[in-house]
Amino acid sequence: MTPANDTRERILHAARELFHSRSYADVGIKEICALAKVQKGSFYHFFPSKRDLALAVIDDMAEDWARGFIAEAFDRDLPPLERLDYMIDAAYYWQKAARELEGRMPGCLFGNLALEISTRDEVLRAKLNAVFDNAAQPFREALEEAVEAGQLPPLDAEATAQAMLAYLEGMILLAKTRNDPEVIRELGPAIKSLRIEAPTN
Amino acid sequence: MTPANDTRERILHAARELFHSRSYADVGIKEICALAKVQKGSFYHFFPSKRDLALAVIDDMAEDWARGFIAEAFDRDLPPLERLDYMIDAAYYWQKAARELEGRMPGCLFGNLALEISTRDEVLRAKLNAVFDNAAQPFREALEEAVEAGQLPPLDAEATAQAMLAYLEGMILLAKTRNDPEVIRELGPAIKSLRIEAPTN
DNA sequence: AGACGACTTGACCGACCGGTCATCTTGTTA
DNA sequence: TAACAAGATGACCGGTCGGTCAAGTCGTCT
Repeated sequence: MTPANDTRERILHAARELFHSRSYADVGIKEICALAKVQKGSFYHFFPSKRDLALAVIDDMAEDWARGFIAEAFDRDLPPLERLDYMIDAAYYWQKAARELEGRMPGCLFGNLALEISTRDEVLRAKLNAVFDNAAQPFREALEEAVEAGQLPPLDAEATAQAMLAYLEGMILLAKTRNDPEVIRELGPAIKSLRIEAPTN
Repeated sequence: MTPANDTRERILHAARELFHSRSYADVGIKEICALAKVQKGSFYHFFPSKRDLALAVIDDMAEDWARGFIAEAFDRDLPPLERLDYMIDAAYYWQKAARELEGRMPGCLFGNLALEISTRDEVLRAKLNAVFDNAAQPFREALEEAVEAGQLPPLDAEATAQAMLAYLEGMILLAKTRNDPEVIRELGPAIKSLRIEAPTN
């Protein structure tokens, strides 16, 4: 029964936006507070430190991601290999829209944060690692289904899923560096050619 | 005839090391000077700003990279597809060595910098983009040779080269996030399965 | 009514940031 | 040897950083 108490969420939302479009180190708490229209003292009422904010932002974004982007693209009613196309498409349109809005391709928040801080903060690194592990799951499911349906030869679904995730992140990295979302469209379809053979038992 | 004037190089070397193992924003000029055993004023005698230092570091590393790592792995006397294996191997051992030395996987300096600052500094972004463009070239040559030798079906060599570079960067990103260079070894071989078909004319 | 806890406010803190500068040393040239 | 410029020195600058805190506001419960 706390009416109109969306302060925490406003902070979270502002921080996510700023971290995504710039970087962790480059965005100060002052700026986050300004965007969230919150006073600094209030900020520290909800988050003990900037690092804890980052943890919360990752959780928040991961949840939104899983419910939105991922759930939509990896719809179980879709043929398994089509899900990959959907996913590439979704990534492309998302980055394109962001680029048109802000002038720059923000890339993947998780990838950005991972490269920026995973050498410096073990807890954040572990959290981002868990996000990637979860992100690989729907790839794996799709691959297993495709193999079962005979659409793909037998393969190491877990490893191939990770390879596909790696490829996705790499494409986004290159696209961001070129500031051109078209890279995703051009390179995207090749994700289906990635294959790691099943270990011989 | 400037004897023992290695100050600039000491700065460059220290900055490269620190930027690589941490990040651009997280490393201060004071720390770079301390590692390089140079006074702050001396630093600004050689570099007008931190940003200009970053530009120089990228150039410096790109050159070393092209002469070392790349030149070795993409030796033209090697069969084209073997070059890819060599490259993966080299990346693996390099990251592994760094991890054993420092306890953390530093990843790829260019990838790290690209995700951290390419939304904030257009010049740095363009420079990193050029580095990636150059890095894709040996991939492309190897692919063209492989196609010509009949080891691969016809394909879009330029696009596939970019896809491979993206995959390499993505693998390193994932490996860094897991702080485990073995990821490169496990996922690496799949780079050869990447394929983008030649545009139908 | 009154007390309590959740939340807000904005001034404040020490530390550190990138960058400046006057001054000094030193090797080279004329 | 005198002059000069490249380079080295470290104190110093304004600004910003993450974070603290005492003082308040306000809705809820007894």
